[in-house]
Amino acid sequence: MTEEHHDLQSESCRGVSRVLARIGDKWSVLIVMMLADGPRRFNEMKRMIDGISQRMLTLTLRGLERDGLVSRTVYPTIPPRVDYELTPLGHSLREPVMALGQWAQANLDHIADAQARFDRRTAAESEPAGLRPVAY
Amino acid sequence: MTEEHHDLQSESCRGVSRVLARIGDKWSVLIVMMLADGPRRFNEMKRMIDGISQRMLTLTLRGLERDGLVSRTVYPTIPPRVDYELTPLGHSLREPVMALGQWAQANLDHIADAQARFDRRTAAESEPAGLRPVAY
DNA sequence: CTGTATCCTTAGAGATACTG
DNA sequence: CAGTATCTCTAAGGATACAG
Repeated sequence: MTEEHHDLQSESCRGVSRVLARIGDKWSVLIVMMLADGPRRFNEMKRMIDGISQRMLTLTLRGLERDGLVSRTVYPTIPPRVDYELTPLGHSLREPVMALGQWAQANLDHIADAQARFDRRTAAESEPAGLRPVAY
Repeated sequence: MTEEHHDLQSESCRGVSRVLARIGDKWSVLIVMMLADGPRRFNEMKRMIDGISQRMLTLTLRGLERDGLVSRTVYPTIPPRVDYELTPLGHSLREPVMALGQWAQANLDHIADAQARFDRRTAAESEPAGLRPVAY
């Protein structure tokens, strides 16, 4: 960069967008966080996450594996056993993600308030004729 | 928390998921970053972002406004002028987001490599019969 | 200039059944 | 147990036209 001009399309902004496209989906962060303190098996994760479908667990894990955030180890036993574990890269991602989590924690109420105020404001706009409630 | 047990469904993890659902979409982070150094007008942003549709710019800005991250100021002139600006809350979000951005910057190559290796590995699996390339 | 409204096409995601 | 294969539904997002 030769100037103060922040080019939104290149460099770091592209990077954030790409990472967000990866971990911004419905399950990735949950999975990364779950693997924080050690390897887990497939069905173990499926039970822990509550609401995730087998399909989405597979797809999400494949995606994370492809990006090098998670490693997959197959034990050729019967019945088969597969362990998923965070790679060093995956672990390193936890820091910025947890920073975001703490921001979320700290501001959840603030955001809820803002939403409530916004909704009241916009509701008021669609009913600008005095303060009376609509009486059918 | 009374124990070492990390409940994935409650507390901070819920928070991260909700924030990610908000800023994890295609445009929000880009917009927050663009507003970093001051207010911008609607069309100004539309030109800067490249590829965003008028519809999505409106929707994304409404979402950010609803959550209290962005403020919207209308100047009732002709032609109309509307300024969007980060609220203090919006500014505070920039820190964890930029942390994520720096992680992305630092690991883009690493990730690209992992993807390439993964793709080669999986391509190899679907063609396990020797090393010869498929010759039509 | 700053939006809405509408239509349309995909990508995300759940449910279910089946396989090694 | 750990997946894959389909089918289906919905929501996200783009294109375009119109309005204040």
